Amino acid sequence: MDAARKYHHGNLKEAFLKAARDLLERDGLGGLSLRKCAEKVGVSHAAPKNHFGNIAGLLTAMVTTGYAELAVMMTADANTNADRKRRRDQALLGYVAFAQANPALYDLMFSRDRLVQDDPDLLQQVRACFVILADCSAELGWHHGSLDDKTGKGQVAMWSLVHGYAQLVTAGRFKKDNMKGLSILDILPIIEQDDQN
Amino acid sequence: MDAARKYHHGNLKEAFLKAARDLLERDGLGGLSLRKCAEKVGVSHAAPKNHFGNIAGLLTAMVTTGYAELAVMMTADANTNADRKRRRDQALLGYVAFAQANPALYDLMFSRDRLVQDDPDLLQQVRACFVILADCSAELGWHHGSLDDKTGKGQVAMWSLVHGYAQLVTAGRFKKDNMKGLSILDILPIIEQDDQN
DNA sequence: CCGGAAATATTGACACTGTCAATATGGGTA
DNA sequence: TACCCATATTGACAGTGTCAATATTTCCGG
Repeated sequence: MDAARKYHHGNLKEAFLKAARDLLERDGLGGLSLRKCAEKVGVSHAAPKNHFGNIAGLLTAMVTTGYAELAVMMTADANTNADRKRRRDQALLGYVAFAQANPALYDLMFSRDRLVQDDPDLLQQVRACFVILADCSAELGWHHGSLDDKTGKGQVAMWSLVHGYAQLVTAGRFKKDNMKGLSILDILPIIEQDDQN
Repeated sequence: MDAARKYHHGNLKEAFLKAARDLLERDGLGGLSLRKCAEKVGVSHAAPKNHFGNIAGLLTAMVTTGYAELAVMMTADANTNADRKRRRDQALLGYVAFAQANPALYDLMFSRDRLVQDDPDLLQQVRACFVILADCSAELGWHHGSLDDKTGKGQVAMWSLVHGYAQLVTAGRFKKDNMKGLSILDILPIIEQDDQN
């Protein structure tokens, strides 16, 4: 069966995802409900059940598309044969840009309660994003010679830094004057090796 | 009026906070409701209104106590005249330990939807925690001589790193074998200056 | 072409939620 | 004692997710 072909309404699944996305960014997670989505799309209140099962299924599907878009944002300018440093910077800037453009969705993407955590599609998209980040951190060295990237420290540090920065920025936690002008690239040099690049 | 003195029930406010805290960590944010709290405490379903106004008020009050506990966890072993490096390590370990001991509450503490963001008590406790973290990051230098801590880079980097690490750890995002054994102190050296300590 | 089967959507119902107005109850105090 | 006000209860309402039963449309084999 072709998912893009029309049954009664058309591809209601994508229509629901779009409506949910709009409601999420407009009214926040509290303003998002299955019934509002159904009304927005123009179908009955129980229509989502066939496509998503329950609201966790809808949120999970929406978050999955979010990770896909995040991966695109991180690799948008990577088609050119730019040097590795530029590609890494672009990935981090893209990561933060995505979070700032979709703050409510980004929050939901790291929620523990509302999602189906073991959804295969979700796990696949999450892994794809983390592979991109892992490649970035693999290019980084350590100024302490005793540290070895094979331990995973580089990946853990990179994910922690960029995720924490994105979450705190979108939450408005950096409001002091000396912090407002900073970007992820300003604090990135602290995990660069002295003699690299 | 003494808040600790009994009116009809006793200090119902603290009883509600305790009940809400229990429900939150037991059943997650989705399993927490005003009516369940009221039933758990043994009062009517509308009793919380007098003390918290609405559910956002209850969650905000609970989160505020969370930040107070976080500050305690970060400074628990600081009464001794330990050296600065040890106090800093203890603060970071305490921070992560708090997040791991109260994962659902920690998530809620960084939620944008459900809280009264401009609550004075909340802001005060948040600032107290961030002051402690700022002191930690102020002790850190930069291996790039051109960087200056007065820019706020150190504070931004420290908060981003420890918050991102805490959130990702409690979310179970570090599952690969080479990552499971790492702690915040393992990845901390990357923001230490070469010639420090 | 057509008739059953399966996918898709609707209707109605239910328990649960937060919130509010109206009312009741009790303690502090003059 | 008598009043006032903080505190708590009751009852109601709109909104929510979810489910069973039913209806409608599409698909596919004969």
